[in-house]
Amino acid sequence: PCSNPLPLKPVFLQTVGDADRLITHECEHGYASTYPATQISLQQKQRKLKNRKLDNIHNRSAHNELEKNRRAHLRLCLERLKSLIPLGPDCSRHTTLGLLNKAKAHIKKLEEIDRRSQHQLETLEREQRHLQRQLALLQTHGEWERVRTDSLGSRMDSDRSESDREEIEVDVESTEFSHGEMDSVSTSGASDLDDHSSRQSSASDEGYSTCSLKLAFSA
DNA sequence: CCATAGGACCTTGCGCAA
DNA sequence: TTGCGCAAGGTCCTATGG
Repeated sequence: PCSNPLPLKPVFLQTVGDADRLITHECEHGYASTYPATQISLQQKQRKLKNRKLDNIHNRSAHNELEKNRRAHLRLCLERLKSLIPLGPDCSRHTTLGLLNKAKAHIKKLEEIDRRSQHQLETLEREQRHLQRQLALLQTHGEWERVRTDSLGSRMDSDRSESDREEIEVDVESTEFSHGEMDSVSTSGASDLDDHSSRQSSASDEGYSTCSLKLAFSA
């Protein structure tokens, strides 16, 4: 993005070969011969410097290797992520950013499905409790037989084997999502970059809103 | 075919936590 | 002090438009 005119990449020790050349060059100067008294300390300093440079080179290559591993791990994680989310028909080439956006949209979609399922479960449990209360009430008042006769009519004789197991059909659509919940689904899509995936996601949720359940209980 | 844009990859310095 | 992760800057590669 921003191009810096200055060479920010250090010209010092660009490669291991450069470092070697630099080190051997530094060891070739002849200052020590003119100052015998300081020769030992100078040699020690040079050795220290050389060791430090070698150490630096070693650390750098080790650090490069670690960084390479880190990037490989990052790639692996992205591949795993790619296998976990639906990518649609154009799955040949994906950028990291696009993949992350798709993952975000997919997570939101799953959260929405989970939320709806929880709500649906609560509604059905409420309905079940209500019906069980009604049943108990009818049984205690001795009206069970009369009501059953009224509701089943002549059909009772044909499927007598199922008479002790009633199936009540509950229209979920009429009881669910009546408070503008469907609107929130459509707005929970992905970013502007991958909005087509969000459209695809909301379309696949159709089965949840139109299903009707059969609530079974024993009489 | 070439210029360019955009994404991936590499190297390296820096900051932070243990 | 040291190890580690992150980010910046540079390079390489590929797709795309003129």
